[in-house]
Amino acid sequence: MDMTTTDEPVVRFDAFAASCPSRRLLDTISNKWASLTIVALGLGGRMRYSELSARIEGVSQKMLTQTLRNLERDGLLTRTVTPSVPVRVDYELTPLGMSLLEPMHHLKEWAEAHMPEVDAARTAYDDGRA
Amino acid sequence: MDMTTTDEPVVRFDAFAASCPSRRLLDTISNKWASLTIVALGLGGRMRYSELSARIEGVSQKMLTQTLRNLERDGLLTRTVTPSVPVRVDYELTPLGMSLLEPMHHLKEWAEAHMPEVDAARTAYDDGRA
DNA sequence: CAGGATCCTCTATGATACTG
DNA sequence: CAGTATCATAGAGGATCCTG
Repeated sequence: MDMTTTDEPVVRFDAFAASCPSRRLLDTISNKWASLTIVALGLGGRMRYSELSARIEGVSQKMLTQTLRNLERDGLLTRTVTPSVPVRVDYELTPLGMSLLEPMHHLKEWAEAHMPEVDAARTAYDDGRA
Repeated sequence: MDMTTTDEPVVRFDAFAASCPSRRLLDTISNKWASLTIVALGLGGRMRYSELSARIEGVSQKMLTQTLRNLERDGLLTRTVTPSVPVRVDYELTPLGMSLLEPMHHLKEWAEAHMPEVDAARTAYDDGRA
């Protein structure tokens, strides 16, 4: 058997390395707007721009649009324009985007589930130096 | 049975809500420095400041210190000072921090594993409007 | 070694106004 | 409806110098 003929990727990515492309990718998916958008689409399926805007409270037009464009460019979601009047635009996760849903959802749920513990830790920490 | 006497938390957290505390928490844990720090400590166990600095390439003193302080305040890691000369400081994940390790690790691995697909998607996207 | 304190520079993000 | 374009600003984050 020739061990050199496997179709394993030759290049290894490592986000710990500053110049590794995966570092930048980790950075772009590691922010609240991206994660909330992914989770919203993961739970809601195909959604309109206005639906996303309503679901993700407090997101500005600019940030939502920018986030959607970035995720679309990275192949995580599709953008479908229906040329009606007024125009209708739908967003939906791609299989690639779906593969990111679970980790993202866990992150969001972690924040929600452990909020009390974190709050207690903060109080204890702040008390220690008050 | 009295349904009102369960010790279920009364308050529900929802990061989709702009004013929910979990939204801010999600934001603080959703950034590359926090995630890389958590994963580094998760894989490396107890680590010194200088070890973390070396492991997380490209992080500045300021960002590393700031990240460590925030994570310590949130109860995700402990900071242990050994008053030797020179001083030695070790960081280690708490059980709470450990509970965040898996989601974080998944996120980092996702970025590393899907980098080629994302790259292909970007090229396709950019070609479409070149 | 492990930071604290400063200064300075971008970038991220919000607010506002306009459009097909 | 679903944006684009512009302006303005807080804050992220780097560089540098200093210290117990």
